Amino acid sequence: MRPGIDPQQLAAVSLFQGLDRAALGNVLQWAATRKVRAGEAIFEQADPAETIFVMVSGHARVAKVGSDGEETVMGFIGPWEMMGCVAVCGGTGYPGTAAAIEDCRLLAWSRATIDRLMDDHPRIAKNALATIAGRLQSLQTRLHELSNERVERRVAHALRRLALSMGRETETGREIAFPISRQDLAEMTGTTLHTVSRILAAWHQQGIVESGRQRIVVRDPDALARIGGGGPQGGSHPA
Amino acid sequence: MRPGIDPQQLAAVSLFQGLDRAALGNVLQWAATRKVRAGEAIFEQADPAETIFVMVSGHARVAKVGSDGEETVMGFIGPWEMMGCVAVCGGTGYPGTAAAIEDCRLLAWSRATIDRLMDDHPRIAKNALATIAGRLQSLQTRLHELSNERVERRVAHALRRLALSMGRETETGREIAFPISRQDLAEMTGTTLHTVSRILAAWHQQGIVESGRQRIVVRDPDALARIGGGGPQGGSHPA
DNA sequence: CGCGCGATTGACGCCCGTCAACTGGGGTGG
DNA sequence: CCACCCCAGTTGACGGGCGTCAATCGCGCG
Repeated sequence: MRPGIDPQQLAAVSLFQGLDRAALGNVLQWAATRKVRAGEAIFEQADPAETIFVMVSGHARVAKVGSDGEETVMGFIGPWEMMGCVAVCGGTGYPGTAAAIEDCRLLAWSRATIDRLMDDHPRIAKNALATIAGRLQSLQTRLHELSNERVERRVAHALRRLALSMGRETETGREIAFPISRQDLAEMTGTTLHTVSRILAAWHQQGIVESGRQRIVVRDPDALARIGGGGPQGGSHPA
Repeated sequence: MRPGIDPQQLAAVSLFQGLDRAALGNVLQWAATRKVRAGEAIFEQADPAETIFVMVSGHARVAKVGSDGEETVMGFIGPWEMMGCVAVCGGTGYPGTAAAIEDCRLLAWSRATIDRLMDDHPRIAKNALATIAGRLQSLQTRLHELSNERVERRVAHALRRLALSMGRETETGREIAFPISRQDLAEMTGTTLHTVSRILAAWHQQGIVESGRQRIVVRDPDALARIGGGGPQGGSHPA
């Protein structure tokens, strides 16, 4: 058994949902552990995908870089979330680069090990299918938003989802549980850090958010849900 | 056996790749056939996903509609391509509405049947995983493009991919093999039909495309690949 | 031949990307 | 312990890309 990790904790990982204690113990036995310091890469875009990771503690940022160096943030990974599963299952390279935001502890399984675990525990294969399907649907939603909504609304939705899924409750509101910059938020929503900065400043005046260096606290998530939905998008002509 | 369909043809479907003749026959025996007239819906967004479809002949358009009625085209489906696989595997509702562009013939399997077929032929489950993973990666690419590229380049890429994957060779170039409007192209790329129309007009002058009512012929796919990559995106200040 | 839907084209101006300059706070080295 | 520095953030000015409105055209079908 791995030091400091209880097999039961693995039940929180979507890939291992519904497995019994013995199976979880088996899964954990085949895991390697890995530590990564803040700022270092966990895997690089286009590397052949040989390893699936589960975050134990810390947070990572997964981003795709284009030919010009522009980055698109595909998502953030928190404790008991998975990385690399799509690439390993699909037999391709990693779709982006994962970098540790804070010091991270990870569990890692090789592709061969995962294949064997899937054979021994068919439930894992079904979980993989459901997990990937869910991720695909949320990507479709993101695509739709990016196509049809204004910047402010996109940022509002992205921030709200972050606060709900990766927020920690504080006395003033839900705080994003890891250091996140304006640039990160911009790369999630297809805009620039300048625009994000202006938007956050406006929200601050309205008392919706509190924010500082790499820190955002959402005071009123419901207000975020309503933003940008007020009027029709077009307001060009006077009469 | 279904009239007019050879089991071997199913080998062209990604879900059934690598199955032997007997297995393909088995798969085909469990299929229902369905015909849909041009313009009719094959499934509706948010309906519980109970059926997987394979297109035999014709083309369909899968689109997600938002609360305001704006649509985003998720993709087009041609012969021997699959629809509904993600929703059925993920146990959710269909992510969009599929409508027949032309008269279509389809094969259909219920969720229960697919589950059983997956148990009998594990290869199908692996194929499903690989197919969904591939689709997810192409969605990630689309998201990246939508975030970082200008309209003209996005349209160029979308049109090029359509011409390559669903084009038919003619004497003047590759023609998109089904009726497609400016609006469709706009909803694929997050822009408006007006902008698409202007872009196609410009390309026509350069001899890159030929186009008419619901018809587009790409004369020079390579030119499309180069479009918009020329200069830096920012050209605002004089000195 | 008439009707309707898809396409075209011009005018206008807003959203937001781009450039530029400045501020401030926290970590590091002396 | 202080000073420096660098990185993240802020804010103003500017203008271009493209969304929006409006009007007209024309192919194809009934």
